[in-house]
Amino acid sequence: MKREPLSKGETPDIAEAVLNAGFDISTCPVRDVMDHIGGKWSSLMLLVLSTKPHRFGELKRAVPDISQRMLTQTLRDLQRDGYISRHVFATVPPSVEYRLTPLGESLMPALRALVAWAVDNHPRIAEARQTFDAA
Amino acid sequence: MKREPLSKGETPDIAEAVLNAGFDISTCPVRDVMDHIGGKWSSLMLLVLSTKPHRFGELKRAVPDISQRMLTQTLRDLQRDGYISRHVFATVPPSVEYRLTPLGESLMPALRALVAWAVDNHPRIAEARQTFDAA
DNA sequence: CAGCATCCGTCGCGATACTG
DNA sequence: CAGTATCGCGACGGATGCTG
Repeated sequence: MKREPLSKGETPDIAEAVLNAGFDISTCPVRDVMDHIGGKWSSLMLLVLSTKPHRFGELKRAVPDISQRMLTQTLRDLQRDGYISRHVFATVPPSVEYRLTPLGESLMPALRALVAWAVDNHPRIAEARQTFDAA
Repeated sequence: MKREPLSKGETPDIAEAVLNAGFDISTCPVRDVMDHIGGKWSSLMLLVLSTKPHRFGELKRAVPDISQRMLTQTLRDLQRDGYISRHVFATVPPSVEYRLTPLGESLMPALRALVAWAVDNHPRIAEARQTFDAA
């Protein structure tokens, strides 16, 4: 999900609301992060890679319902943002290993916290959704 | 971003990787949560509402660059998932107040943790991106 | 094995106009 | 004030086929 830089116009209320939340409205790092780990496969990739380095084929087998296209693209995006690193071994046949960078590692606690919350509360969400749709 | 339920097929590696991360692969609450708070405006709405209840117009003024359509839709989605509640006051002119539910409140710590991480690290991400694009 | 290239459908999101 | 309805674009993402 590509997004434009936030408008830098006057935003009196948000300035207060969001500064309380602890970030600068003009650059909004939250969106910057959310946009990328919010993709369909990104967070899953990070979680898988957080256990140990994986090769391309291993990742494909680990997440069977991802297409090759999306696997490549997701890995590229994560690499571009510095979450993971890519190591090519000039063997025959060639092999490529992906692993979390220190930056990627540093994200994991917050990500795991979100995972934990999701696990704990997704029954409540499902229930809320059902109630809402019934009405 | 609509997503199908995860495949329930055999996923030996992910089963291990992801169970370590602490969630069930067959339902994957992470995606369920990420898909919705990963939207362009959702997290921002939650952050704004976490400071205090807001009326529709206040939210629009708080986030000037959101379209009316997306504001309504985002609020509906968050309400549907039980994050926020909607209170109509039959005054003239009519007014509607939105506020976080206890469920929504319970999400905030994890969300704020992610925000904090984003604030701390988005310079590193920007740098990584620049380095990557240069090559 | 680890990819890149191409075609193509779906949907998130914005702009605009209208209503109780 | 607080919405709903309609239109259109572009990004996301799946399927298939080709390469070093």
